[in-house]
Amino acid sequence: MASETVENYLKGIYAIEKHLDGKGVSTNAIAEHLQTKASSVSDMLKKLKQGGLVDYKKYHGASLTAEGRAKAIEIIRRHRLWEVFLVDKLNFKWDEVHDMAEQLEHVEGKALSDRLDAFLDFPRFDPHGDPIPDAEGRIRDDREKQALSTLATKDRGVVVGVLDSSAPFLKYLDHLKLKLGTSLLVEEVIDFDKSVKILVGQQSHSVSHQFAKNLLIQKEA
Amino acid sequence: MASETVENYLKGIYAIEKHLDGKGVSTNAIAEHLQTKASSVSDMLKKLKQGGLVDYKKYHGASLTAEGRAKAIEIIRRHRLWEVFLVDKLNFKWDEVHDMAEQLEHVEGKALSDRLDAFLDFPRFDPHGDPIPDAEGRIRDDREKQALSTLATKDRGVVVGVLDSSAPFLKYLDHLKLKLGTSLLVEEVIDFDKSVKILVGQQSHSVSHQFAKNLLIQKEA
DNA sequence: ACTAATAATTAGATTAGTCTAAAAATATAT
DNA sequence: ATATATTTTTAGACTAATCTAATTATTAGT
Repeated sequence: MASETVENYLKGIYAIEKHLDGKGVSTNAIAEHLQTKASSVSDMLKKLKQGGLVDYKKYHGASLTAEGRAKAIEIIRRHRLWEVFLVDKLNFKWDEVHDMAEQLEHVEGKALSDRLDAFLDFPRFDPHGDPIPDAEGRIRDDREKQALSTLATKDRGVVVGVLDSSAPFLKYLDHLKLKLGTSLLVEEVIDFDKSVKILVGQQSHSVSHQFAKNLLIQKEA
Repeated sequence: MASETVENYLKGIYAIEKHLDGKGVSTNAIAEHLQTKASSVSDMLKKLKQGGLVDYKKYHGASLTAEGRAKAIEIIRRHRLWEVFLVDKLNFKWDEVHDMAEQLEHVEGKALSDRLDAFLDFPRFDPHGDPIPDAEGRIRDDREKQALSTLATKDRGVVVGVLDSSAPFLKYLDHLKLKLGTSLLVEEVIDFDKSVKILVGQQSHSVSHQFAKNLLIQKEA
């Protein structure tokens, strides 16, 4: 009960659970997230329940058990550590690492993730600003982050993460000279379409609401 | 046509081909090497032939095509590079890395192995002394290596590799203070059972013929 | 509360890889 | 050269994961 497929289901369910508080995750939500069919999900949920990794009542969604959640977090830990490795050590760009990390996260090995963690000097965040669970599965993220779309005119802040880590979005950020740690100022929020005018360095850009919703900012005083 | 299973078959066939010159590799030999059944091998050979990775005539064994061989060498390259990474960077011991490398070798990624190669400073040999194919698949190994079992009394040499990289053998080498680069002197070859008395540093050990056959030495003048 | 719409599950088929047991081809021995 | 032994292949079944199509539950609307 720890195939690559099972690991991907656990990771998916974990991701969906985070956005929903408490409630069970629906079959359709899982199917959509994993780009598969609801019938496949139904089958798998039965197996995951059988394996003690989710609580599941037919027609009423699923939620991770403590064991299932621990496994999910371990996968996420591995994924993010490998991303740091690929970017920091192998010099890949932040839009190139997802698929490789997606494979590397499934490599099992006594102590592999812990040694990698130490080798990388216990990074707290991955290249997209997501927090890296520690060896005990604790996720400590004390940053007060919010989407750019929630800021107001004259607000100032620092880029600390992204909600969309697809290559196109990341490449667009590169193009705007935005990366983790970059400071920006909200010059204006356009009422009509909620687009935002931001100042990055000397350059001023207008970005869509869609864009602004996916960029995480830590506001400065 | 590049699943993990297919990759393992190619690697296995490549390994067997090296010991046989020219001739096709038998179904049974592959089955034994991969710890599977001959019937499974028959099925797979059909698919590999279909995919253009092996030449295969029913009942007459198989051999890699140029494409199949190139794929096999790429897998071996990845395996050995990851082993160097695990030992040199993550401080695993040489007897701990095989299973992890066995998984890591299947991770695909544009440029992954080449970047890893560069990061590791283009190592020529892995932790067990096996040569690492370069980015073009060339295997350059100009060392004049031979099994300890082929040396004679008074011969002197340096450990440059192992034919058996199982954990028990490697641990035994550790115990004898033998690692890559260690010098040794053949004090005596016992006629009766072909066991060998070797001097390592100040210590003298008697090792079996079985042992001696698996330790590769570069003879010194 | 009852019907319509939506969501979830089951039934049955498919694919990759494996296995056992039986059949067919090749190799060996006298 | 023929019988025997060995090797290899095929036939048929199994598992994990998937899919489509059909069925059954739940939810929402009036």
